[in-house]
Amino acid sequence: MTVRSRFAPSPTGYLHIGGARTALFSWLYARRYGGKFILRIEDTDLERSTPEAVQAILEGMNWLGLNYDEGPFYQTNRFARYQEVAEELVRAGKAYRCYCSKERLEKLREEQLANKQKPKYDGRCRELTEIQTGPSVIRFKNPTQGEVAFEDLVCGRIVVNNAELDDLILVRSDDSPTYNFCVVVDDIDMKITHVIRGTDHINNTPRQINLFNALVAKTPHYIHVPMILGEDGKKLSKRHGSVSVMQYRDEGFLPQAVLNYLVRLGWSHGDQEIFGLAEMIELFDAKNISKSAATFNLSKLLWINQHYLKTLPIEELLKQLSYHIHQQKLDISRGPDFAKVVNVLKDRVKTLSELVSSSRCFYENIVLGGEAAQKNLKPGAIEALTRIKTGFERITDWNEESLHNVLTATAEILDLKMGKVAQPVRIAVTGSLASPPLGITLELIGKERVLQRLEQALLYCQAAAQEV
RNA sequence: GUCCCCGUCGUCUAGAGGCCUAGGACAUUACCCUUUCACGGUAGCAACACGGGUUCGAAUCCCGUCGGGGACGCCA
Repeated sequence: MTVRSRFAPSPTGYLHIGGARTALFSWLYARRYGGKFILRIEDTDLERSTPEAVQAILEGMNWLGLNYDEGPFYQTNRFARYQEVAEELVRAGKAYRCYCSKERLEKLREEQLANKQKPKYDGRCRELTEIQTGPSVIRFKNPTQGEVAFEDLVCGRIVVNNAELDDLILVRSDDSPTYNFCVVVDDIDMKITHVIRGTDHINNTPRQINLFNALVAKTPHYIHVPMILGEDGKKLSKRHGSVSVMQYRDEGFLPQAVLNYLVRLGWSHGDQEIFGLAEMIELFDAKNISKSAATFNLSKLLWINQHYLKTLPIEELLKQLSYHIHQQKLDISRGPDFAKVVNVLKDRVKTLSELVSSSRCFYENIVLGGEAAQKNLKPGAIEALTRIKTGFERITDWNEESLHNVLTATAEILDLKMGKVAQPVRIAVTGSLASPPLGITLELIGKERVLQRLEQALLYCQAAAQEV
């Protein structure tokens, strides 16, 4: 049997982190067993589905690299099929028309809640024989006796009493089909073998199984993956702290890092933390999916992102970086080779966007100011800076080593600690307290710019002297 | 309220009756490295929700309590 798994989001918003994780697990499962991964857009909610959301989901999947073998299928294109199946069920006496008004249903619900009961449809139209007029829905005739049981590959055996279930609506009064119905029809038609979805769907599974039975179809295997909770411990949703995966791109995360973080949320392979895509596919096993919900933790994501920043080949980083260069409107055409800048910066940042903003001083003029300049570019620094500037002017072979030599020689002559000499220079040329080692920084910034900035710093020191 | 599920360091997790004075990772603390910031290295802090069983022996099995989450829509 070839595995056929699917990801079935509803396009009512962007692809968020929980959805992405479900998609990843489903994708991994198909890839692991050489099966097919199918994308299905569950857009039966005409009110809330939007084409923008569809695009956002597609974009998210694409960014993460979760490619699909079939689809995207749109449920709105299959309405005729659902209608046909619904009518078939009515004819077979497995479903029926219900004429109850929304008002009556609402009242019923309130009463049941007031009586501390589980709200359920009372089955008033279930045995209706005569055809009535007026708006109606089609309801499934759920078995009233016995129980439904299934073996979840993560949660184990789950048994629910049919008495807990009610007659769910298959087709609305406007003739549009509902979720629980479409999933089953589609999963049958698309020959889905493994349903991988969030645990929030576990309660729907028994009623869906009853539908499979009514349609005389074999049920798929179920893998319900635990929820991802927000930092507040509540279900992560669009309205609850969860952000679009695309926002992680914008904030400078690598897709590799997001995938790696996500795969470890609810799944493990011993103590291993780092998984490349190929490795995930090779090692993924439903047996190692955990049962309990996980809390999203940004600092670990940052750590993983940093890991990939440090270890990914420079070409790959450059590819990912181009988006941020564009976003931050950085012009790297005049200045050092960007790859060299990335090399010295990548060990000291956590995100791509941070890397780009840190590289600014290699390409653009800097403005001295703030506490860093005030504390370090004082009259006392004038002598060192002047000597260094003179020293730099004389350098014919502008490189890390010769620059470093000037720095150490100056510190020695003035009998100062290296830090005393280096910090003013650092601030003078980068405008910042933190930078890569000075030698390489100076080399990359280039002679012309360095001398110009030292001059600027000297002026700043002198201005400070005036004030005193 | 009813039903379903879950419960190991702050967080993600390892753990399938003795290997556990509970391991790893992130975060955090201290130190080392160091011209800054990082990186790296070393060490530290820190958990089996609670109570009963079962067993020679329980984080692991059973029951209860408590806690958390999810579901209960003409949403998906």
